[in-house]
Amino acid sequence: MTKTNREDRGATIDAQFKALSDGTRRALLEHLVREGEQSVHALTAVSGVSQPMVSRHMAKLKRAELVTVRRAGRETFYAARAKGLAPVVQWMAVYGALWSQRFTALEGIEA
Amino acid sequence: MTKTNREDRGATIDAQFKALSDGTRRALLEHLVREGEQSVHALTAVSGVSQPMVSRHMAKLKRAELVTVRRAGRETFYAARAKGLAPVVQWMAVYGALWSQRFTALEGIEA
DNA sequence: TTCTTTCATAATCAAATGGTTATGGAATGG
DNA sequence: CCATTCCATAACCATTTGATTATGAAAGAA
Repeated sequence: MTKTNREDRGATIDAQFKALSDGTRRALLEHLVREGEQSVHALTAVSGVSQPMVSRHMAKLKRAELVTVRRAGRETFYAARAKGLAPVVQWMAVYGALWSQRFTALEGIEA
Repeated sequence: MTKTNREDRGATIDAQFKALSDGTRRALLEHLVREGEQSVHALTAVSGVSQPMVSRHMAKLKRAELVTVRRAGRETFYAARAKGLAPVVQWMAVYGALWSQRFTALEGIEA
């Protein structure tokens, strides 16, 4: 009864880990999680890198389905995507459970 | 008293995400988790890549503190390291929690 | 309309990365 | 002693990647 199909999950797991493997991208994502939806302009001000780089980082996060996009006029707002971490959490649940129990309490596993 | 200072953790989290961002490395790690301690020779037979590549992948996993090494004669045995995933789990716990917290009220909105 | 703001894309570059083959050092076995 | 097995490192190559500046489209302001 879950909405996410297997192929989708398998395909995105690599993209997600790759997306999360860069510090700048994680910082951007963390900012979105903490502060909520943000424009590229706002993200640029915070990120310490150029605006084009922010655009490219966000594009990668979007491909990894970790953020959603909302365009309003000339602005583009990005937000952390609900359940975006599910594939990674899933992987952790399967392969990480042997190493650490703590995170099994995390929600979003839905399997 | 120096269990895990913040810099250490910050450095490790990046190394860990990077280590996990490669499919071959994840496969090797998954194999260790499922089958237990394995020699480089055995890992090479399973990995589909050359022996030197396995050595390099394992070195990276070791730097990320995701595996431990045990040398016995001319063989080198690697094993998934207990609590190795802790930093990543920590990150997931912190941001995953904020994540779901932020979105619990918005279920069903995403397209 | 004209100027300005916001953003994405293209061109470019240096560095990192994943892969290979070649090599050499230690153990093990004849 | 000599050959073999196991592993790590070096040398090398192609691709990816993080970053920059330059450019242009589109929306808003004047």
